[in-house]
Amino acid sequence: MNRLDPSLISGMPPFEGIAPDDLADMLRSARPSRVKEGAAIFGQDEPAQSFFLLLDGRVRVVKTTPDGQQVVMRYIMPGELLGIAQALGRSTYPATALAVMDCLVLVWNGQLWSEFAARWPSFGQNTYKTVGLRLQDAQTQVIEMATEQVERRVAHALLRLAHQSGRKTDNGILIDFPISRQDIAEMTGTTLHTVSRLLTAWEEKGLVGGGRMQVCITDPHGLLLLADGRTGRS
Amino acid sequence: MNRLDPSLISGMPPFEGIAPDDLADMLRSARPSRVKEGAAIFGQDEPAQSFFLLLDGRVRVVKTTPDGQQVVMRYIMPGELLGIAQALGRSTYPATALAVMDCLVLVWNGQLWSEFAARWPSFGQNTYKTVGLRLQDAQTQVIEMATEQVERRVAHALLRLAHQSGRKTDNGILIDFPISRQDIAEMTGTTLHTVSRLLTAWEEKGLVGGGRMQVCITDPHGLLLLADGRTGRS
DNA sequence: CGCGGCTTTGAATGATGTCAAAAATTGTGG
DNA sequence: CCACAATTTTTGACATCATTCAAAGCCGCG
Repeated sequence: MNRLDPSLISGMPPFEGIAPDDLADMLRSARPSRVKEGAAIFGQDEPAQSFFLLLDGRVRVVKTTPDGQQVVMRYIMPGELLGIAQALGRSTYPATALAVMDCLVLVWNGQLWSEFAARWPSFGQNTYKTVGLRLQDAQTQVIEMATEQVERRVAHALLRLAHQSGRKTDNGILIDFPISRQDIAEMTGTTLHTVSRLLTAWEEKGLVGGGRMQVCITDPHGLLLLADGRTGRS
Repeated sequence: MNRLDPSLISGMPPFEGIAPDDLADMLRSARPSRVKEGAAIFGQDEPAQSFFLLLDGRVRVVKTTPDGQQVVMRYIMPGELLGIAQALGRSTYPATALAVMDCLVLVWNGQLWSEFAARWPSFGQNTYKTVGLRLQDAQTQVIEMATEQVERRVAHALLRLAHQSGRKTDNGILIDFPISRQDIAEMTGTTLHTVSRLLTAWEEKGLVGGGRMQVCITDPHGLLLLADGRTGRS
């Protein structure tokens, strides 16, 4: 059997405060898995048989409405757990998880979750803390959708992405995974047309740059002013 | 000292699966408190010193944006915990809780939370389950805001309220606490004007009734059709 | 080189917000 | 019991942001 080294996951938030030997224990029941770009890690409403840790790549979590519209709930970065439906007492996945680029994940059998949480309390606590953070995120998103108009929502979304997954370049902060205008639209509850218009307008103002499936924020500060609405008035 | 009886809280979801003697223990550290209509139970960004159980009345949980706009996050019914910031590792309350009518609450010192959770595992599990439910709620709300237009959002909001707190009357299901068009607007990210127009239109169609600070759903099924968008097309 | 996904752009439409004012309801104090 | 004040609700006219519809351009890949 192919042993996985504790250093793989030590230092990742969910495993904070757990001894290397214990990490090795946890890894013994894990199975590594490669996921091709565009493939699904799990699908909405499927029975939640496993939970996952993203080791490398980027994952987009999407919900689809009964009438087929899609909403991007969040992007997952390496070091984050996903598919933790069991932790919240759910028996099915609430959303679909898609590999935005080739990914490497660890897979555990879902039944292990309660075992892990009982045996290593910090693991449970860490998870619940991130659940708390996700609740906060969702609430901020509700507030943005309720009070901000499209331009500011898109600006906020880009800044959040840059913060999560930005790579500094000569031209500014590059969002370092492929993302389309359609994706941004589905994050912000608008259409790809509106996003496209906004981005070209911002490009003329020198706020952003980009190209096909790519966005780069050239003036983060300027974009932040836009996002927070201190533009134009008084 | 004034003893509180375990029957006060037995049967309430957060205390499911806990023995009466233990309930009595928990109650010994609780302090009952009356809150007048319109008064705040706790305020956004205040240090989270206590957590609460609503015994009677209705509470509106509101977030205020930096520029003063308000968003109603949820209504709390008797039997629900509120102010559980500590459970999620927060040190301040994320929102303001307002008594919609005269309320009776139990108050515990916030530090007791971790003690309770350690001593009575079901209490912790119950709480996390409701946190999971609230995360789901928030996500559904995001999806609604992203994909539905105002009319359907308002319809959904009313149906949800009716489900949580509806009382059957001759004319239909009455939402049995005072609620203004403004409140409904803040739940759905629109303006009181639009809500007013919608309600009068619906009243003409015989879907709802009501009056000042009051809404009654006379045709729940019809409203559900509206909410789910099966109206007019094909 | 041609095809398929992505992106841009224009014009027209429509849903909602904004502004403004009047009407209805409830509570209060005399 | 009435009149007033305060709040809530209704309604109209108008402005506008964003979607929709339509079409063309662009880019990368096979």
